[in-house]
Amino acid sequence: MEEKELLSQLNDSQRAAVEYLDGASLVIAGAGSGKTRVLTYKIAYLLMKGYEPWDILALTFTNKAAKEMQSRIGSLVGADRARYLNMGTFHSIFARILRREAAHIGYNPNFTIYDEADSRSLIKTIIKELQLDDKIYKPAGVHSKISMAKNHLIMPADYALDRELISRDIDTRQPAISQIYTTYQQRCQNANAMDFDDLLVLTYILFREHEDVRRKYADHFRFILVDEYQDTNYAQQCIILQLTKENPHVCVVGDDYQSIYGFRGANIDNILKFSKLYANAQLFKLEQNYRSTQHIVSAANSLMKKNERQIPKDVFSTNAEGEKLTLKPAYSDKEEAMIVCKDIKRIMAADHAQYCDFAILYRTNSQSRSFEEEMRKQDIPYRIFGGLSFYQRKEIKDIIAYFRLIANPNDEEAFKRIINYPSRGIGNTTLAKIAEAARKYGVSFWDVICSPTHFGLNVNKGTLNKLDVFRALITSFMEKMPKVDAFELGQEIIKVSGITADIYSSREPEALSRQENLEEFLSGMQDFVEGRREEGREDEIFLSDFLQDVALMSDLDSDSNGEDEQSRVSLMTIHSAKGLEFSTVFIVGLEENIFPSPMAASSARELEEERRLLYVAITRAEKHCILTCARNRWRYGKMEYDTPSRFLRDIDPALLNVESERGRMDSSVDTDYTARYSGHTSRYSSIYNQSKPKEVHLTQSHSNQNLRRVVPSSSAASTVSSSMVSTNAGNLSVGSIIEHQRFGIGVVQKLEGTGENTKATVEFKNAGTKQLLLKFARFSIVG
DNA sequence: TAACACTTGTTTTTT
DNA sequence: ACAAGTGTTA
Repeated sequence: MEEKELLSQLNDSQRAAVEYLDGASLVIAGAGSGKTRVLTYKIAYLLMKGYEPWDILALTFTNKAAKEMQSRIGSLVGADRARYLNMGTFHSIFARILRREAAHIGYNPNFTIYDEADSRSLIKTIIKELQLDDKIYKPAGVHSKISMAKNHLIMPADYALDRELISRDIDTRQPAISQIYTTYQQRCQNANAMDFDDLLVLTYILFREHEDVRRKYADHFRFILVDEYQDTNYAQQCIILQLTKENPHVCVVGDDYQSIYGFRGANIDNILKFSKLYANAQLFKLEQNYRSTQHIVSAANSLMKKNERQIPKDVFSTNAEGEKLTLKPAYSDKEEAMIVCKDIKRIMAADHAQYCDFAILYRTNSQSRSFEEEMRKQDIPYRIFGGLSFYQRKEIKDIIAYFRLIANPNDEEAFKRIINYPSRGIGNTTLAKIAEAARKYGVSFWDVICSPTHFGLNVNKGTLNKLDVFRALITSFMEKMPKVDAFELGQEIIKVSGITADIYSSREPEALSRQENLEEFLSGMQDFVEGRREEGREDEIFLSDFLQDVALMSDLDSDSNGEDEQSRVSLMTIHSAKGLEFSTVFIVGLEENIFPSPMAASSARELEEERRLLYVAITRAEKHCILTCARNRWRYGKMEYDTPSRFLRDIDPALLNVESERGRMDSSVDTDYTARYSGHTSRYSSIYNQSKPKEVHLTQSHSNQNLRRVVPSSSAASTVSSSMVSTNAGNLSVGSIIEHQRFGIGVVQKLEGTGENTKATVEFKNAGTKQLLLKFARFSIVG
């Protein structure tokens, strides 16, 4: 594409933002104003202006956003150029840099990335070791304090000296936080492990302590772009500044209205004060919304008038006026789901829409249940995003722990996880002794079991022997690692360690789906192996790289674009809906104590963030935006009663229809729903007091069980792959034409082995010749 | 050490 | 309601 043509596809303000390359710039992009378009076009424009793809660093909030943007740029400038862009999340890009520069900061390149669960588990152990009251010190709470400190680049030593923090900890009766933090950090380093926040903090320290390294990267990244800047934290801001201080070749894009990650340390001030940080920063505002109808945009604007802290802007739409927002109050969570399902069917018929045009957005993941249940009942296909991700399932975490220990034997959390899984008779007593010896000598658990006598491990002969068997097992895996590929090793691990035996002998109903999940995991691993082989990057830290991808991957990122994924209703939290758009959006559970969350209702600042969250939700909608609330809701095992959300009153009443519970549309003049709802004498309460809680409860739990068994939620892919295998593997012969999920069309050249272990050599049209294990390969037979 | 019953808190969002 | 954690027994 020509430069001229490229620019002609943008409106005036978009074009101005794209063309400005002289210094720092801040693009305030209202919802639906073509923010991604500006970013992608700007990168394409840079490439036309003589920048090379590897000169450009583009940081996004999710892996998915990075992937999408990369493919969009690919279609503008060609995929072969786009693939060399440095594009990814802060966390993944910096993890890569840290691996390369690990030696400078006292780590090995094969460091582990601790996830939230690992961090909490470690903190829990520390709390116990320090003999602190675990009623007062909750691992999650402690970790969030540590995390906040890290996001502000406050190191343990700084923390101990920070009077404000210390006095705050004393107020919450947790004076030992500082000590826990110090220990935690030490233990992470001893284990050669970093938590999510360390990926930022240590990058910052790396650049601060090693000017030559900083210089190298500052020169290397000739242009830096940051997406979703409103969700960056202080540490991220500082790193960007480190890379751009001599040469402010940086463009940040964001929308303060959509800053919704304050709880995670994101600082809305970053965007509000960008111009103070970069003296001559240019400000561009994108205010035309191309996504939504006028009514939706106006309603969203009216809501935001209630917030104080913001960059004033005037988002407008020239689309059709559209219909007003509609509030549909329900008696119960169950009826709320019924109302939504009914509306989906109604709008589908009226608009000739597909299921994928609909999204149901909620504040908390737990709200998905009633909808799942109702949609199953009504045969409406749906897909749930978020929640327990594939990689957080027990069986997956177990196999990953094996790999982690192989890649980094000092990884204590992995060690603890698998030392007795599958059961090998090494219990807590023994583990405690190992821990004690490890502390005493300042070595890792692994070191202790490698030379137990040397570290004075006081256990009986039998236990000693069991430990040595485990050591030998892991050692044998480590020795195999460089020789066989990771996928083969994975197969060996599950077989030799006894995981297979454990799972296959289990008679629990979930055992089958666990088997499938393991297969799915190994198959994903094979894809990764093959992908790497193509790129000729099969180096020693290969395994660490794979584990890193897995650790930084959220469920949202695993793109399931299978045919049947195409037409499903999406269910997700508002947070995960950021950046997406749907023709029809249902925002459900608009009640006090849910939305705003009771955790946030105490401070004005947090309340404003909740309001922005509703703004984000509303602006996901293109044509229809339907709000619901329920009078009664089944929560914490009992029925709860809540009034409609205060935010409903923040929306201009002229833009909000309120439907009566009877299903008749009241005129929009009726804004008295709040009062009506809080009254206890109304005719509705009598209906509700005919106590059906028990019934409700029974149906709920019953169908939930069915649901679990039939659909291993969100991993539809695993069901697909296993069914394909069983039907296809037998029919395959030399000469068959297959379509592989990853490699495309290919012809079978050779078949080796029998039954489940058949290996096929396939020559692919576009991907060359590959060997596939039929058991795991994802393909279908075409001819 | 492992299996079981009983108690407890949990529900805000996620890289 | 549920999962995770605790304590009791074999």
